[in-house]
Amino acid sequence: MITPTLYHELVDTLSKAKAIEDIHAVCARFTQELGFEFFLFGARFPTSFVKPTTIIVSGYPDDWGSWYRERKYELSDPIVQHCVRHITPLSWDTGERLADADAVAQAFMSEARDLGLSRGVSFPLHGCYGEKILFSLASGQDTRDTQQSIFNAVPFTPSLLPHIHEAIRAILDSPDIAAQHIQLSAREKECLLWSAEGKTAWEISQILRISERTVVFHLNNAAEKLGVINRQQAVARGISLGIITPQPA
Amino acid sequence: MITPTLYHELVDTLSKAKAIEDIHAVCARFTQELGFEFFLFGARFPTSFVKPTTIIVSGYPDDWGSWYRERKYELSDPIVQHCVRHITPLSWDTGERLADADAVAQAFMSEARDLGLSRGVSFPLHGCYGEKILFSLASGQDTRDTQQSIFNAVPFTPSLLPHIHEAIRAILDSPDIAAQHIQLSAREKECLLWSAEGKTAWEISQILRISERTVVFHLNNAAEKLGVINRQQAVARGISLGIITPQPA
DNA sequence: CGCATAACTGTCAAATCTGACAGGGGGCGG
DNA sequence: CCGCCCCCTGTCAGATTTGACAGTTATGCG
Repeated sequence: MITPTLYHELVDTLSKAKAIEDIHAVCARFTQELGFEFFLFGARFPTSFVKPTTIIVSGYPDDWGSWYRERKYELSDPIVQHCVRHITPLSWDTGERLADADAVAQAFMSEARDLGLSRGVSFPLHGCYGEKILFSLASGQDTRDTQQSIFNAVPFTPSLLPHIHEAIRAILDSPDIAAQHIQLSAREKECLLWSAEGKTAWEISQILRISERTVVFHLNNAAEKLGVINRQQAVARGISLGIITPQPA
Repeated sequence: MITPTLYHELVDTLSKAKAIEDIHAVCARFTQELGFEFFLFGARFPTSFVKPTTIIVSGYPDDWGSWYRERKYELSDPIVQHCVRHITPLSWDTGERLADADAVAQAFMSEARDLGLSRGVSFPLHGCYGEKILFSLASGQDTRDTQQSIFNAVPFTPSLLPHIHEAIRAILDSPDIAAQHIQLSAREKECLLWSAEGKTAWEISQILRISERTVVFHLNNAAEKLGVINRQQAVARGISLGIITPQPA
């Protein structure tokens, strides 16, 4: 079982982790304490909308990774679909029919069963800057014990996820760490913000009481700093990186 | 103390909540079980970057709300600042100097102390569509008991937040519930996605092997459905609403 | 089959953005 | 004082977007 003391111990270990292996070890320990056999941690950074960066720390069966990649299941995996769109955990059973699952998703589940995954629970987490994080705990057996494990794991697991994610970010010089080095000036942010609101350069110039030319200038500088080539992309990147955040009213 | 059983009971109550008062009651119960005096739940929906929607469920001292609004502390509150930018909990003490806090933040903390908030812990949560959620637990006394309460609350609280948020969304016909009714066609999404990548209409036409005119057509339709007036805003709205999500590679 | 809808295509003019030219004023640290 | 950065401004040409005109083709549904 997990106690608050053990929890804080794990968090502490995570904060000192120097390599992915250390994180793997903490996850494995946590998984075992809760009575599961397998775990899987996945994070996706929106470096680009078309080509995001994905990081996996796997405690799933060995065959799993190659099977998953081979079949391109990242496109149809119903668990990933849920975790990208929701904030609540999903408890699953590869033997049962999933609600609103299509044929591919159904095939996915039954193949997962063949690989040794029977029952589990998956937790989504969303980073401030659009990072999508997924942590799954699973077992091969579908016994009353497994159900009890899920019951016990649900109230505990979400609190560990942010720390795993932070630990990984600290180790890999991850995309949005690099992004945080991007510093836009106050004016640049302001112009970008209003641009995201659909204002034209001329309108922004009226709002900020500067010339239209200056607005264009700031937006160009912002785009250059963000490494993008036009306003749409600047807005997209700005939002993804958390540079544009909803302002307190 | 909180047990898995009580936790699931609270989640169940939340899922059936019909009014904000029901949610308030669950939060109050949770707060009390953990040995705190006060709680505060806040959520901000990025309906617009300039004018987001904010929802507060307060179990803080009565004076707190008017004091906070009067002083416009939503702009400088260091706890909010932390929760908007991080995913890990923040344990705070209004008597101690906060790390990297400016003068306004410092004043804020000492005034909070005068209102009866001494020590507490705040949990951030980020929704899939850029919602920013904050849940604080606090006490007026700064005793060893309070520290123990924080110690015990940290591993449990994050798992409750998504359910509070979902319950609130279910009650208020909240902004992004409405947003989910916005259905873009596959082509519209595709065009919007590439537009967010900085591609021009002509470039997208080459990628999708359709005419430039058609790309313009789809982007116009998307803009209309999203209720926006140009491409920048369409991209911004699309990302905020989760319509544009990083695609699996 | 008629009807609705999505996807698709075309042209034209006006508005807007982008990129490259060129420059002034103020603050801050070496 | 000089260099650096931020903020500000101007003009001009060419690329791109926006808005309004007018249509075809394919698909699913009653």
